[in-house]
Amino acid sequence: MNIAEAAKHTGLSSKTIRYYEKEGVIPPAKRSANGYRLYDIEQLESLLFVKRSRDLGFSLNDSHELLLISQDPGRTSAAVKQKAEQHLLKVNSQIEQMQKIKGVLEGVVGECLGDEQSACPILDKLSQG
Amino acid sequence: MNIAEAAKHTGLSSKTIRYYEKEGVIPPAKRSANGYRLYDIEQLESLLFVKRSRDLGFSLNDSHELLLISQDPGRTSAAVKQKAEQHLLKVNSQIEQMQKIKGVLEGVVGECLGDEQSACPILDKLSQG
DNA sequence: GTAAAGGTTACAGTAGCGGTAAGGTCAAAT
DNA sequence: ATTTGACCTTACCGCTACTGTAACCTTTAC
Repeated sequence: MNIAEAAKHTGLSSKTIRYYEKEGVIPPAKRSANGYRLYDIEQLESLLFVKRSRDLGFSLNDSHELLLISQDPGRTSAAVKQKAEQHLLKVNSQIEQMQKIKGVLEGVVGECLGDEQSACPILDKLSQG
Repeated sequence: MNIAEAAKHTGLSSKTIRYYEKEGVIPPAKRSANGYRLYDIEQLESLLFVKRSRDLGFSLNDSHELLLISQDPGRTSAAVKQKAEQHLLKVNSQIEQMQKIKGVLEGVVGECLGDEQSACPILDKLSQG
């Protein structure tokens, strides 16, 4: 199958698939006589693996490493778990950070009248900390 | 005061301050005879304003616009509130997204033994959706 | 024959800086 | 007086994970 069909099956864009190949995340696709990239089920599954990993917020580099690990018969689940836990820590700290921001924003938005006057608690917050 | 001192007072780096100036977020600083940038209280407050805005997750562009609005005597709090609410929506959807990811990660990490075996629910999730 | 819809490469742009290079300046120590 | 170290300057590359665009080739349908 050509790249567009692979894109449909994976939910990635053709450009993204080419990018992954260029970056070495997936091995270079075979080419047909006219130079078009060709994909089979195996390649599709690698692409899907990477997409699911990206959808879980793993970096492209981590996704690549996870793909390699998944293809290594001598792998250990410890190696995978470590990466996942590390990522989870990052996710948790990001959520905390965003929730702090959310709290502040809700506070000032709630106080702001949003009318034609110039007085504004939001700007006050930004001006005075 | 020189840029390093302005950096200390604002918590920004010198590079970041130069970058803000180059991007037009803040007006060009005055220069002393030797070409060094000079900052006074007024500039410091603009820098602090932008920093607080960035710390609340506003984009640099939004931060710039908010700074301009804050300096406009004819502003309305409605204009500010609209931007803040829009940003809050984005923050909320990001939190939701991260929490979904967190849930999935916690699930698979909890199931993963993390031992020397190759069996791994995390990789299963990535391989099979 | 031609036009649409695919494919190819390569380069630029995005956001928000940090790192580094190559050089000028200033204050203090020698 | 000089040297050292800590400043300052500009300019450019790198980072992440793509998307957009240009210029061009191939296949397919009419």
